[in-house]
Amino acid sequence: MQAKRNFSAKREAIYQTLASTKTHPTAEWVYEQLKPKIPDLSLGTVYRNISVFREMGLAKSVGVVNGQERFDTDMSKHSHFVCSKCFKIIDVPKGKNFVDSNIYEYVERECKVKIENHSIMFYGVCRECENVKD
Amino acid sequence: MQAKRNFSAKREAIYQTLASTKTHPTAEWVYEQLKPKIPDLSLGTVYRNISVFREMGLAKSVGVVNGQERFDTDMSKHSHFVCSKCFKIIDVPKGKNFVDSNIYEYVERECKVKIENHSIMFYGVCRECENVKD
DNA sequence: ATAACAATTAAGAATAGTTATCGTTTTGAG
DNA sequence: CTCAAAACGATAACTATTCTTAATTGTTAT
Repeated sequence: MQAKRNFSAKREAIYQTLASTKTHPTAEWVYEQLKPKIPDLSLGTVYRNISVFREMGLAKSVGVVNGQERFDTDMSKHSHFVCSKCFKIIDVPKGKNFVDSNIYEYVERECKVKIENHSIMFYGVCRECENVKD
Repeated sequence: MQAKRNFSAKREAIYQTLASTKTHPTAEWVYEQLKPKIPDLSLGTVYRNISVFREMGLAKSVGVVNGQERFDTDMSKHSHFVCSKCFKIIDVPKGKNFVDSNIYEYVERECKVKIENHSIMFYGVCRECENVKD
């Protein structure tokens, strides 16, 4: 009778690594972090387990940036900023209503659709990249 | 000294095809549309020219949906709805302010970044898919 | 313990989308 | 028309991701 999950060692390690950062990493980054500690880990296992986490509602995709999918274990509704130069993704703190409450209604009526959720992405340049000459 | 653009026949055809639809097509879709009319067209040419259009500011990427990049020649600021079942992308009519005017300021301060633009994506199910049993 | 069965895994092959290369052809300015 | 630059087709290369298979590990019942 355990309400808690009981992951295999590797699955647990993959989840912990994914959850340990706010950088919204790629599958490959997770793989590279763990490979030294778990030499017999394969990239396919990382991909497969991230899919498992997604199905379980423990992780989600933040989108494809520069050709690679980025993941997040923070399942709360929040927006992201993407730096166009270094492709860093930064969480936008909650605490402000970004879209008016009647927007869903408006879009559903105009587009004749049923909206389940939405995402806002801000694009620009982060502070570090701003201070770098090209 | 010509202010007007003077595309090659193929480039023009690719642009026209891309611009002829509001479905936000993939490169492959454009290729399939033109292939019967232009049998010696290659998919690489479509990709190459879409890149050219992007550099010229004549087209942009709407994002990667179901693993394929989707393009749009409507360069005006507008949002999109993506159907999670059929991956149709629908333009959201402008005419409503989706984000409060002071949002940029807030995000720039909180995230310490410089925002250049943003995009809002709505996800859900379109009317056609809603009426289909799984 | 052990047998039976299920879940997880590694490895790498396979796939799919996209980009790069490289001779060849087309284009258009002079 | 001439000729260099631009664009092209074909295909190889590349990258991210998924799939397959067989082996390993974990679990449960006996």
